[in-house]
Amino acid sequence: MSWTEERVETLKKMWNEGQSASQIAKELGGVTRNAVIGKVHRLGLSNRNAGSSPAPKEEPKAAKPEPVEAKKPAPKPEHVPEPAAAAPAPKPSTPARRQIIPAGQPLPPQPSPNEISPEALAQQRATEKKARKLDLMELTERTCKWPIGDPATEDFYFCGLPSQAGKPYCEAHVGVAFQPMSSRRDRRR
DNA sequence: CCCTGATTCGC
DNA sequence: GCGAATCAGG
Repeated sequence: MSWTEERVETLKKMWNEGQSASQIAKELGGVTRNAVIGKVHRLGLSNRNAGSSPAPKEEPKAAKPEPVEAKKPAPKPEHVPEPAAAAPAPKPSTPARRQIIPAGQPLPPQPSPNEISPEALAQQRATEKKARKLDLMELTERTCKWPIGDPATEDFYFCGLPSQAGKPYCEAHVGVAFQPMSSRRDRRR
């Protein structure tokens, strides 16, 4: 495989979308993530800098994704969402659990607009947009198993983004899944 | 262990 | 230019 215009275009697009090198590699096929990263560097877009920051100090580690910002309305009750069985056990190989959901009253795991960290909530929305929309069968031990949509309809899928070691969810969803009970978590990076 | 991007360097 | 191997983190 060679870097045709088309492939490079896809590469650029995905990279700018924030997709990881490995995901891009999978998408393109025939290349490894190393190849992708190598190309990214050669293209000079390791990180989008319009060459206008003569200050070689401090790292701009902020502002990330979408401008979408939802303002939570009323501080309703505080019913912990609990997306799924929040079992810390990384061995539940039977997610094919049929939930008894009375048709007409869905919304099983979807975290209710609670007192969830606004950031986490916003990031969750943004993440859903980027979700890989995996089928149940496509989930692996390392893909985010956060359910999106209504399980009773066809418009249902799993996040599927890469989850970190051990955790059943991706970074963004771990954030909303495991609420610290009270007080939000300090975020740094 | 899984993953991420960054860099090197022989091809 | 390419990308496997390697490095340096999370």
